[in-house]
Amino acid sequence: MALRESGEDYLESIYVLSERQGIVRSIDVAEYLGVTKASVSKAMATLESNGYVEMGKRDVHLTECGLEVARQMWERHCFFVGLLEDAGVSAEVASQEGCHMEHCLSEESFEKLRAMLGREDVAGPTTEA
Amino acid sequence: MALRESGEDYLESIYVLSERQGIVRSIDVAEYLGVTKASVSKAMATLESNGYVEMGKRDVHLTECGLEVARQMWERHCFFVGLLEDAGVSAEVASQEGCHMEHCLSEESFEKLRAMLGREDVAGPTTEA
DNA sequence: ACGTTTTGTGAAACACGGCTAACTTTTAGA
DNA sequence: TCTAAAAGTTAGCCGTGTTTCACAAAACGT
Repeated sequence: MALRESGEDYLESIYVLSERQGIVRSIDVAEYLGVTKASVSKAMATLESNGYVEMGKRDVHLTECGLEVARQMWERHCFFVGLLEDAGVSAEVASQEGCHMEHCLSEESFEKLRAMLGREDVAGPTTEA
Repeated sequence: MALRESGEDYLESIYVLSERQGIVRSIDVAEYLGVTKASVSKAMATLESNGYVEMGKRDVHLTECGLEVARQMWERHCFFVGLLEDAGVSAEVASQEGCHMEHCLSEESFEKLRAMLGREDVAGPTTEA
């Protein structure tokens, strides 16, 4: 409910980092996203109160609900980044811009677009920078 | 400079409305975008001070600079809406979601994407709802 | 020409999402 | 173990872009 673009970004980064390193701390998220730890702290409080994450003593992890959103965002991220790279956009720019495109579509529209463009599924989060 | 997503939306709507009806007033923009006239008033003040629009007694029009941005946004809008419609998304949803996608890409990336997907140019603003 | 309706503006408030700064708590090294 | 560094939190601020409400100014019908 009421999940904004920035909230989706936080969930996605927790997902990617947890695949990459297991335990995820706020500071990892802050570094990954390039925001301050204060921003992460604030965002985590909101996400927790909405049931997307749970905070341990010194780690954060996704709830089932948060994981679902995060996976979906990551899937879209890979899709758009791959699409842009195939179009000739540099990996760095594609990643930056794909980050925004991934929040624009409903689930239904995204599936239709993917079906039409017929791209193969890409590998998991550990393959990305 | 420093044109945000909302600023681009305002410029685009002025462009579309001017093609459709000639003279554009603040209230037309407000209705088109679904915001209050106070919001339009504020936004127009900013856009005018940045040289994107000029305000007459009771109308708004784009400067050359504003027109360039607006045309570019409209072009992208049509591109993404067409893409989504071809994928099977309803016209209404495609229009809503295309509205967001059009702000995600740099000029360069957009051109590359368009070249790869090889879509034909679409008609002008008067063909849209 | 007058009054009503429509349109535009200004002030104050809010939500959001970021920041810094100061503080607390935890971790970890010597 | 004790102290210093790292991590997390809290409070307060800022910029953006909305809103509502009150008001001003223009347009229009009769």
